[in-house]
Amino acid sequence: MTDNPPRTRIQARNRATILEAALEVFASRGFRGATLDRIAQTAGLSKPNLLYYFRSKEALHLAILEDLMDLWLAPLREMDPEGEPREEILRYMRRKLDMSRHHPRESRLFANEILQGAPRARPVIEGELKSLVDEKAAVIAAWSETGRIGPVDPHHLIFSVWALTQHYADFDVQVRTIMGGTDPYPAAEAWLERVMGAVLELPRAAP
Amino acid sequence: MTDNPPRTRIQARNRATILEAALEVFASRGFRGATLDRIAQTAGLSKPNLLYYFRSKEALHLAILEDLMDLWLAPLREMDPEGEPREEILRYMRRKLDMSRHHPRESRLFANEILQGAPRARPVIEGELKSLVDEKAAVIAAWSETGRIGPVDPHHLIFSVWALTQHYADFDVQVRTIMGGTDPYPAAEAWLERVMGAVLELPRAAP
DNA sequence: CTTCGATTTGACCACCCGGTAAAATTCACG
DNA sequence: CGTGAATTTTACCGGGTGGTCAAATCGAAG
Repeated sequence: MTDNPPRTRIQARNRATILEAALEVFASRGFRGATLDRIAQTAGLSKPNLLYYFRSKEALHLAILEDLMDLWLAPLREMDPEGEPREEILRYMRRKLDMSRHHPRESRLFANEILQGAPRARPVIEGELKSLVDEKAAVIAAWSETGRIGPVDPHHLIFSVWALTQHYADFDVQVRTIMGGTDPYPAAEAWLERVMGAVLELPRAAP
Repeated sequence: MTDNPPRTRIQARNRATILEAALEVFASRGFRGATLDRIAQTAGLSKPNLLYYFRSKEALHLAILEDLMDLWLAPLREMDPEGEPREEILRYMRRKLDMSRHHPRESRLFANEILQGAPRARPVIEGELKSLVDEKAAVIAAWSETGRIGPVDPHHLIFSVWALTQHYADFDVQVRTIMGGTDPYPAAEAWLERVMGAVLELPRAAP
């Protein structure tokens, strides 16, 4: 069946293979653009065999989304309220940029989902994601209010980190076309450090 | 036929109605998720009648893309090499944010297209868009090198403007969920001015 | 009011896609 | 090996989708 804990090694292997193939296909074609045939083919299985492991296309997509959440939220989770504020935020940004670099499919899958109005991810966004963001926004607000970083809008600061980093995964084609095919990440990392650094700077003393 | 210049007023009116409906549907469901039936229904026409004005789904999507390009590139086009650098860049950012606010469907249509690897927009990106970006990047580079703004990477600065502003249209659902339903744009505008201002600032003199 | 091209419609089709049923095969274990 | 459960395959649907076609209707110019 499609029970959560895989009972046999065959099930463990095949579920993993399918999830990998589905990530690939969902990320590159979107939910409606992806076909079970193509996912099955990518996974090296027949379509009915795929449906033996996942009840439906919906269920498969949902399973991926669940698997992804931990990976996706890890960088923000790791932001330490006890750490040095500027370093914590820069580190968060770097971790998110690494995510774009090393997990672009996950980023695009998410982007696809949100773009369509989050028909399947809405519960996760309203629950887990929102509460984590609110929690960390409070941390950032405290840092800002005690003058350890410049004055920032915590929520919009987080949005900015998302936007700036995920852009390199989601709009990869555009970025690479404009950059002429060279790997954009080294320059992107230096640039984003520069941007975040400037934003977190304490205000210049009035002359 | 599907000739470019509409011959009759009926043609002009119906083509416009169809393009409007198609923008709505393509933006909210993606290319493959959109159906001709739904577009026709939204436009108040029958499907064969729609296909009387546009040869195919592809052709319709392409027509929208072409129509969109001017609107889409206008803010960057308006960036004036003779203007005051800081003001020009801030103005560009504001115009792009207005685009997200007032034309979110256009933004999402583009995002969808790029996410899927730009199967239909590639020529436009490689041509018109790239050359415009390169041209304006050179302008920004000159401003930076003559010390009229802080040291910036022109291409990545432009990417950042895109990322930061389009995020509010493309990830609207997520943003509004986290912000609790209040209009995010006023705060976003203030925040982005703050961010861009900080980035363009000339470096603090070494003590 | 006629006429002819422009527009609209209804009927239709071939294909694709998600999903099912049941038989066939493979696997683990005694 | 034998056996029952787990896995895989073959054959098949029903609905939806992009697109066609010929007939019907409309509209403007004479």
